[in-house]
Amino acid sequence: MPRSGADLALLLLGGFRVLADQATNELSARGYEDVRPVHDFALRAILSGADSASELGRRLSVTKQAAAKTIALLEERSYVAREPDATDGRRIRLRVTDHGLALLQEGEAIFDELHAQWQSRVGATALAQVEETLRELVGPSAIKLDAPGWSVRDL
Amino acid sequence: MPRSGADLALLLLGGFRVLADQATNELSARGYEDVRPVHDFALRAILSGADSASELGRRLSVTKQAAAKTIALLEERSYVAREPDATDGRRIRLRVTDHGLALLQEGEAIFDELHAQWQSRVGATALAQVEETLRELVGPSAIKLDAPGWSVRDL
DNA sequence: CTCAGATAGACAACCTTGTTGTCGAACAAT
DNA sequence: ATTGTTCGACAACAAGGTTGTCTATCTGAG
Repeated sequence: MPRSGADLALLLLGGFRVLADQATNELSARGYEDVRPVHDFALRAILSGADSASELGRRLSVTKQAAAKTIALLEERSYVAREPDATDGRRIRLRVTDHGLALLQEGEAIFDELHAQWQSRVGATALAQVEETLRELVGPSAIKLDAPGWSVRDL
Repeated sequence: MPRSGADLALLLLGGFRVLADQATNELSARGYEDVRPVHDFALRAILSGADSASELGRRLSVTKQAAAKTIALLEERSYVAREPDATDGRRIRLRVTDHGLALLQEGEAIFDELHAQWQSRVGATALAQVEETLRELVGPSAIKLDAPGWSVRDL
């Protein structure tokens, strides 16, 4: 088996996909059939203050148009509501509905369960080391990933 | 910051994206402006025996149509050549060109450099533990590289 | 040898998640 | 009041995936 540097990238992607796929399946099994982790993350961003399309776009490092599409989908499925802003005629404020809050709770529970499963497979210590190392490696960079045309040589 | 189970998924995705983005930038800087890691991985699969569209699709866990699109792109950029099979009139065999081989070499070198950078940041031992743990968790069934279209820069 | 079934690849239509570019309406500030 | 910025909307498009359908070709059972 080739131990090339690319293996690490594949392992990271594979790990994410395993978690995301299982979470999606679990959400589907619990009645949230047309939702994926990306929607969960968008809801969390809205809940934590990104209550307009433009702001959500900035928060997720995508264009406001892309954010608006996600919002349209979330609204169509009743996870968020859009209400005109009384003090700013341009803005349409976003509010996470009860349905959306329930989804967030469910998603968090599922990720916690998956986390616990992984702990039981490789041990809490090993998994904590993985998290700690990754946090050190990607934590600072992930925050800096704000620009869409991101070009950095992070040495 | 909540240490929820979802953090692990974000760390894995973030790690992949950091590596993939840097690799893409480096490839671009070295003259391969029109490729991304997914093309590198596809080339590698072709080189290791997936020398037809259908087989490549199976190898990458995507439909043969999706594989054909990737192949069309790789052919357009002269990384692979398509040649009719003498013994099977249906098949069109894939061959990685010299240009493709050069890209593969460059890609491998870049990933190795990134790997070395990470080693120097957190230590070879810690990074090896990350790889070992992930390999155990993700297993051999991990070579599915579809669209990393997830934009999940949460906080 | 023949013919039913499997396989390879092509084509078309569509989905998803992004991107630019443009626009009118509403705000802000000089 | 005019100029500039921001918000949200609309349109066009790209990349990468999906189904579904089609022809040509191979293969194996009778």
